[in-house]
Amino acid sequence: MEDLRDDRDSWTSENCSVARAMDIVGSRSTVLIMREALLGTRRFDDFVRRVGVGEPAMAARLKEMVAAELLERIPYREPGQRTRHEYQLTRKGRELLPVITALRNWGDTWAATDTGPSVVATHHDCGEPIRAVLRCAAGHEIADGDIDIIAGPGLVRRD
Amino acid sequence: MEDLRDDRDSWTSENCSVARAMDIVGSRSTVLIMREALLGTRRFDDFVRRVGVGEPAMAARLKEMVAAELLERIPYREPGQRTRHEYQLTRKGRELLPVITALRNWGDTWAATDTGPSVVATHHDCGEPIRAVLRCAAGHEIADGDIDIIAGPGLVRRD
DNA sequence: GATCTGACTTGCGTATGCTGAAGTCAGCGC
DNA sequence: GCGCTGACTTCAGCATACGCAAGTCAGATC
Repeated sequence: MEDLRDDRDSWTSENCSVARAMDIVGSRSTVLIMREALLGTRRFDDFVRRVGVGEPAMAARLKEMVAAELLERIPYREPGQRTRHEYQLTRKGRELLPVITALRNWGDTWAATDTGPSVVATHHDCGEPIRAVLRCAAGHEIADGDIDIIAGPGLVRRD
Repeated sequence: MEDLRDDRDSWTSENCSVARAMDIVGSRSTVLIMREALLGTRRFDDFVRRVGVGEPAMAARLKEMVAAELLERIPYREPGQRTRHEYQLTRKGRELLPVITALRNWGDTWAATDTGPSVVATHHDCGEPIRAVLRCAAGHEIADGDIDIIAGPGLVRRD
């Protein structure tokens, strides 16, 4: 099985999942909104306050994210209040958790303040801290350098 | 052990590792350069061609990334050529692999084309595909919802 | 010493993102 | 039917990011 890194110019990066993912979640504010959504935030003004971006920017981002199906705009009603809308994570949005977790792990290690991390995600059952790690489908943990890059069905080769 | 999501307004998001990570690797082109660097690309014109951004943007990004210590600018010399510089990943940069992998996994699933993924990372020893997954320090795999968010030493509480 | 090439830099025009301040709008409580 | 409030929208104005085209520069080759 040929490793694609050995002849990087024989194939192109059009049809790259990383690039398409970045087109959807590539901006700082989108990621911070996802951080908050994964922490349970659902209402417009909470997002504005907790993420620290202005209302116009927030309205634009949320609209984009609903269009991208990361969030769903759902009507709700508290007793004695009128109907409002909240932004709930879709499955597509919730599955960004490994990305946000990997980013938080990296930030804790490489962009830390001297006070240490502000929050830690722990396993509910055992209390141990959670990290994003690389694992293969056979269950092996992957060390740096144990990786091959092989062609998928969507690879675009150059002649 | 209190879950911080239960009273989200009792603490702030200043000192957030996700935000600091995004300040460093938050732009689309930075991520795509990291993708290429992790695939082995090291030279300026290869980055330009493979990432698909213009030379001015690439020069600016690479300079930033060297300043951020994701890459190191190293002189090298091919026989019969003059001395040039290449951009090598630092440890700090290499450790972004879980982030890029998580992003690629997500893109493969949620932003796929009908042709399927272009490349697949596999475990060198067993050939099985690699994914970024969540795991706790005790080795348990984390399912959605098995997570607590607890205070770290750097948490900033609101009075 | 003229030429070539890889690695940039400079200049310009466009597009996107964000902020702050102010305005709108839909209901519900009164 | 008036006011209040949460959830936005509208309107400048500024800052970055990017693309394209052209220019520069250092050092090996000839």
